[in-house]
Amino acid sequence: MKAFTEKVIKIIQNIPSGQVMTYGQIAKLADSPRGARQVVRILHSMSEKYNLPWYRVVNIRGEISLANEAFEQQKWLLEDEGVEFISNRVISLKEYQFYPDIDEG
DNA sequence: AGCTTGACTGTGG
DNA sequence: ACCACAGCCAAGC
Repeated sequence: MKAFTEKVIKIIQNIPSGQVMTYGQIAKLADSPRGARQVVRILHSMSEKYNLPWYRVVNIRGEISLANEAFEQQKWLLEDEGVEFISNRVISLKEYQFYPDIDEG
């Protein structure tokens, strides 16, 4: 079993509507504190396959890390779920960051 | 085995 | 706040 990949997928699937997590946070919860870039890789390779809510993942600054059309799509999707933007590409992590239970098992 | 791709993150100026 | 650099890890070829 690919513990890391499986955990990352489950964690992302567990992010509720209107909430977000950061790449590094997801990596850390999947037992790879420096694995933010692997989370990126998984989003690329698995988001379609596993129907992941990829748009609920932002960087540590609360910014959308995508460009152009993908950025706009992510922004639309988040706004649809009630997330308000502080500026063009920034949201408040204090308000919207999700902290899952460790006990979910 | 080495190189490339990835939407990152922390540190220092 | 902004930019540049270094460190990080996994998958595909």
